Amino acid sequence: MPAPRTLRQSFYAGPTLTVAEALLGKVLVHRTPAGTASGRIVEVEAYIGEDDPACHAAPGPTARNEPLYGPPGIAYVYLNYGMHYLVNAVTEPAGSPAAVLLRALEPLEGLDLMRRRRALGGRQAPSDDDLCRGPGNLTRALGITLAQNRMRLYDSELLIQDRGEVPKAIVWTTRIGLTVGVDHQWRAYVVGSTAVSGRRTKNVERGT
DNA sequence: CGTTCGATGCACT
DNA sequence: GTGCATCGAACGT
Repeated sequence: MPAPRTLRQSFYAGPTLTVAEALLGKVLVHRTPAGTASGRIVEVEAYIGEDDPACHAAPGPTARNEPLYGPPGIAYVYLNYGMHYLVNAVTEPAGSPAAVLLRALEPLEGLDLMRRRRALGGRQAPSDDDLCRGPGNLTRALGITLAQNRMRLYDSELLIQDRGEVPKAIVWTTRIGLTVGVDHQWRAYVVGSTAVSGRRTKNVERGT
């Protein structure tokens, strides 16, 4: 296996769908005083521009969505449903608001740290496959909160690395959990990964 | 196995 | 006041 190489800022500057697909197989790493936790990205969704009604940029620039309008390679973290943090990688040049939502990881390092974080609040720690399954769960497992909002994914405690692994097969489907913008097939995942969110039996694997 | 529904905080109208 | 880029417990089949 090649040495881990942190993705450079230029990686994120391209078209969002291209970056989204390229992120599958890469490794999200969060280094904290409590330890390092990481996982292989196996599911993503693209949110592209003010014309995408599901994108946070749809209402135009606001205080919350400002990172989307900034330079690529920045983490955009926000609180969803009052209790879950969701993490995105900002894409495309500054002024073009778009990002890739990270929806699921296959845990690689810091499994015990992930279990402890997921078990907070008197819950029982889930199985390894479920530790980072779902966008709210992976941020919980990696300890990602608003404190990581706006961090540089190419130069900070929160990184994405290329470890030389390329998914054998990926699939594009409609995005999950939306009431608008349902027409776009902007969700991509690695075929066969047990960490992909959604009902396992409903992850129908059609050809690309 | 499946579906429904409450929790919970804040950005935005 | 309304509506979320969610999760998991509770309940029905």
